[in-house]
Amino acid sequence: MYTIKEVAQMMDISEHTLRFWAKSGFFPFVKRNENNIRMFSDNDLEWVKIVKCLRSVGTENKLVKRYIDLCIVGDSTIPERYEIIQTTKAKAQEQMKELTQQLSLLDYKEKFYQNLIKNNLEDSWNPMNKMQPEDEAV
Amino acid sequence: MYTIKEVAQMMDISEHTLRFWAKSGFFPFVKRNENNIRMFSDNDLEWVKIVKCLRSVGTENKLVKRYIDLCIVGDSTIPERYEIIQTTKAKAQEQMKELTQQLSLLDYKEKFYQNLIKNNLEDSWNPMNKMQPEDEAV
DNA sequence: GGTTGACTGATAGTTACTCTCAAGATTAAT
DNA sequence: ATTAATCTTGAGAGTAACTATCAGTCAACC
Repeated sequence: MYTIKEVAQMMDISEHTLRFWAKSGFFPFVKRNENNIRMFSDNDLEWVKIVKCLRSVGTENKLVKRYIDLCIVGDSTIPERYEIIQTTKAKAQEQMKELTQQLSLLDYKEKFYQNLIKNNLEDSWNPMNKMQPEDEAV
Repeated sequence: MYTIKEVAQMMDISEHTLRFWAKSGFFPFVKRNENNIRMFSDNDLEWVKIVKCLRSVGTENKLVKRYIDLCIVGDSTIPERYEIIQTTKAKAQEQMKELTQQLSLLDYKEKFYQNLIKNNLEDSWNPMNKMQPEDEAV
């Protein structure tokens, strides 16, 4: 059993956020000890993990809550839960594509600056005026 | 030359966000026409692109502004700009790793639900109690 | 027995949008 | 020529999701 602090360290999520999530109803299953302290079981960590997963892909908190609530209801909600997972996965794949593109732009920029520094070249940018994307583009 | 609406469509960013970015000083170079309407040149789009890139990786607005300002100053700021790009790239790579992991979890979940639906299996989850991660884990 | 440290809930503050709206200009239709 | 529809603008309010601050509780150690 883990305290909120331990969970925060293990899952790399701030205590604040975990409490915020708890207050948002994301962990209705986490028990408290005799001092009203939240004690997370190993199994609870799996729930934290899925919440983190959904959130990290940008699923809004309202939908995360919906998913949790559906799990509690039971079998009859499997189709809706499946749909949520599918939608989330599609979104994640979209993000992957976007991220790949942005990475290649960053890579280009990195090399551009490396060249500029290595060769002690001029930064061919005339403020507000005739900057050329292929020369500098920022 | 493009209006803010056209830029919004081309770059897949809302007009609202573009105005917000403009107000934040991200586009100090964009000219206005005689009616005070912003007119983006093709070159300006390159700037929008790099702002979008930085933001999509989670670079905070303050740093984006810093980067833009450095570009305006000129050559002497190349090392700091290079550093910003490097840091951003490293962050993007980190995100890529994270996203890959989350995708594999989502993939697992997807298959899990597919099985559940295909075989009309029971959802072996006893609310608040003995849920097993490997059986359901949400 | 007093201080330390972890926990609690309540509440205020922050970031980055996101939306609403009134005012001014342009085009299209009456 | 006037009206209506459409677009743009800035100002400002609203929202989501944290993030930080604070006062208060409680067990544990010196």
